[in-house]
Amino acid sequence: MSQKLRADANVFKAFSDENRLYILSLLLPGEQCAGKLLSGLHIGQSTLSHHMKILCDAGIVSGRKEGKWVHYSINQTGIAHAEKLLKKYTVV
Amino acid sequence: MSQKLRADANVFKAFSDENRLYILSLLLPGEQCAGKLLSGLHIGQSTLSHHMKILCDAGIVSGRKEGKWVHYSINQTGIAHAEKLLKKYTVV
DNA sequence: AAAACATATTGACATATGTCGATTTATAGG
DNA sequence: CCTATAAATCGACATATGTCAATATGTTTT
Repeated sequence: MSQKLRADANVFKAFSDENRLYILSLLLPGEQCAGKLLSGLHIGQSTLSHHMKILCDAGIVSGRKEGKWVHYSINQTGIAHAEKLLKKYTVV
Repeated sequence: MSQKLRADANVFKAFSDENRLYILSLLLPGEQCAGKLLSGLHIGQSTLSHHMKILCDAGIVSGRKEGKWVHYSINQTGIAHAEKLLKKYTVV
């Protein structure tokens, strides 16, 4: 029960950082590899990797490895889940 | 622009704590005063006050003062805004 | 005016989070 | 193989966050 609350909170936590929101906006037009994302941000490579892990763990983003590159994209299933959660705590 | 990102992130931040999610679930059936909320939680009075401030500042919850009591309720306008934000960062 | 009660504010503290630089791991090409 | 490149992991650090106890503020009742 409190375990469930924690999991739900983690989904919202993934959305609660400026850089992660900006990363999502970069992914809106479609799949992007990490390097491309990095060039659009003012953070180090390791920091980006950290943010991508948080987004992936929350199910919001998916990573597709292709050779040396990882292509990230918004995971619509995860988004649907997030929308469901928002309603769960705000709509009777 | 980065100012906007920060404001948006703050809305999600308000949802990203277990106790605040639980508070929202307590408010789902309708308006509740602080004391009533407190009795349903395992946190101190000052901590509750702190959480209510975060929820109110984010526009998610409204407080209506009546004598000594403050009656809190979910602010549907704020919720609509949160839903809009979620879409803003996840839907083309 | 005083006492009682509900809530907010303050100050202190431990833990969580975001950040970086350095290193490691994994893959591709010469 | 060796080197170069992309991304992940690690260790360290500063700041943010959640928590509490104590105190302050505001309101009602006596």
